[in-house]
Amino acid sequence: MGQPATLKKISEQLNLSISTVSRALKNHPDISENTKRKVKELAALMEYEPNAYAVNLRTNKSKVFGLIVPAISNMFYDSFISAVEVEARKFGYSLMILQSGDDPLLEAENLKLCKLNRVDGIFISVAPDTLSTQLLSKYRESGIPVIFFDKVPDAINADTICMADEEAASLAAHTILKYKKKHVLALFGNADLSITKKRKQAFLNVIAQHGGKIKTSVHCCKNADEARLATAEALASRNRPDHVFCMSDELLIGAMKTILRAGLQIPQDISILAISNGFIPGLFYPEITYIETSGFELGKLAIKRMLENMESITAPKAIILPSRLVEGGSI
Amino acid sequence: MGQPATLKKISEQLNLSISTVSRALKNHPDISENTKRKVKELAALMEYEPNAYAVNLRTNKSKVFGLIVPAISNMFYDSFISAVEVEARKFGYSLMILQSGDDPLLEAENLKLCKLNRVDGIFISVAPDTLSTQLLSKYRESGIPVIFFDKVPDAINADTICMADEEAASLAAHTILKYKKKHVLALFGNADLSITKKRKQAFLNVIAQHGGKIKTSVHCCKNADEARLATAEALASRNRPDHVFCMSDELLIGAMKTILRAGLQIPQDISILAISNGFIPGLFYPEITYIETSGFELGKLAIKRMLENMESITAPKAIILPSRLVEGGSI
DNA sequence: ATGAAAGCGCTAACAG
DNA sequence: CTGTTAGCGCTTTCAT
Repeated sequence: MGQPATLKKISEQLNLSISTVSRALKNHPDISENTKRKVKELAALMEYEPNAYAVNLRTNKSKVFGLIVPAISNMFYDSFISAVEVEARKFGYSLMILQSGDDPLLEAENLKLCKLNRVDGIFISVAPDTLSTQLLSKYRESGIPVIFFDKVPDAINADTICMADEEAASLAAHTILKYKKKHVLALFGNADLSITKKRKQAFLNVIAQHGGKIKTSVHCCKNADEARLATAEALASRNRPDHVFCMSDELLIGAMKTILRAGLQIPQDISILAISNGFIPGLFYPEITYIETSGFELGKLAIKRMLENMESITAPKAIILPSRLVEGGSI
Repeated sequence: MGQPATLKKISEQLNLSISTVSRALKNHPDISENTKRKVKELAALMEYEPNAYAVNLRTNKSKVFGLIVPAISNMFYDSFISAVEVEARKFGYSLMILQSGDDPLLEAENLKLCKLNRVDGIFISVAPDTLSTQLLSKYRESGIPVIFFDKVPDAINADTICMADEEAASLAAHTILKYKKKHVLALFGNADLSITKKRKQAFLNVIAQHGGKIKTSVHCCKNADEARLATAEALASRNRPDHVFCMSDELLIGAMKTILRAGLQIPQDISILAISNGFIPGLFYPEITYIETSGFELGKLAIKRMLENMESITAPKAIILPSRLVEGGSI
């Protein structure tokens, strides 16, 4: 391969100036068709590729987006990332992906990395105790669009893209009521997260409005194992629930462990409803009925909004992705 | 934030030359402690960050690795990526992640992107009909280390990091023999991939050596759905298998769909063994017994090897991650 | 239609 | 200990 081709080398070979070569390669109207052809041929032959760093240094555009998530290996984020990557590519952008591990310090460090690499925009799902909201508004002010997704700081005036948390949870509650369940075991996630609060409140509101005909046992579980135990406890009690609701895949996994172990028939012995992107629900038989929250769709919306911002920064917008019921056979 | 600080601005404020400022910031021994202090203070105040593009243009080092996988949202790759990201960060490297979607053309395009962005090294799991092996050896020759992982082109003299494919498959076969199964439905992946060839051959070798007491039906399935159908067909035949072996999670998912639908008891009616990282097997009850292949561990090995290459390029090495049997209750 | 020249921000000889 | 200079590869204004 020798040394990579540069404009200079091409220009020397052709006895042209660097600028002419540059223009020819860009189809500048000033350049004659003849020279364009010659230049392009030689460029192809020499496998010329513009040096992104020189371009960026000159233009102050990197054609790279930063994307910060708590963790890549997570059923939700990986589909989000996947979607963003595919769409970004169509417009010539690449992705620099960083993990914060839910650590505010790491998150701040990631943000610095983004700045260092002069990313053209940032997608971020913030850590629980984020320190970075100030930093992020600075970026925004200095012309780097920031799109918050999924986990969004409270009360922020910025572009945000979220699932319809309340809507999903009330849809879940309504669905459960429709099927005339008597006793629901409702499993929610980490009680400190705003997503948990929102979903729980919306869910319980609907149940409460319906009057007292349905009994509800609520648990907040930090992980799959706690969900497994909570379910086991509920099944062992004299007043066994006839339905389990799980606000996330993780909880569903835990609950299913117990239910399968107990040898219960779904939905005859116990029915199930989850909020999920559909992957885990599809693994079981019958497939679990779920309220869809698609990282993929969210990703598409996020990149769309980002590209709008690339054109011109407009007033911040809070976008909410509606959710829908996907019927499996678990209820 | 105004305009970002530069060496020039700092030097003007302090009436020093740009180079002195540059050196001071780097703790160059030539510079007096006094100036160092002054420079550093002002730099901090002005929130100076070196412009990565200028640095890269100068030094021809980007501190970025390219990572190309068929798909990010894949149980195996996401844990691999996660591991690489965490380790790379410790050494000041970031990751540019690209998806090939198993499309050789996209893969080649991704490689170009890597080149364009002057990545310092490339991790790649190649697409089935990769066109890129030549391109990749060129990169290697021109000083960009390439680490192949998981899916590796046949007969290549390069750094490769793989699961112990043969070992895992023969371990699987031995396990199945140990349990005295009579008729095995063996599901393998895309027949064009070397990983499939290796696993299939090793598996069948062990079976063959054992003599003819066990019947084996072999299928190559391109995806979960084909595995589902192949399993359904096998279950419907007069000569129903008493065991299913799946060389990957995807096939396991397909096979399990059919088995659960048929209402078969595991392991009484039919037993199961898979090669997996353990996530999917853990979702079922009884948990599926599997031969472990950890993306996380593989990732750690890959980045370790890459960093060795950053020091100095040495002779290519084929690294193999040993596998082990994890007992569930499915056999 | 083409060229010359300046400069993006930084590093690294070389020269004092 | 500090400054001067050249140049990485490219874009872009201003000439011609």
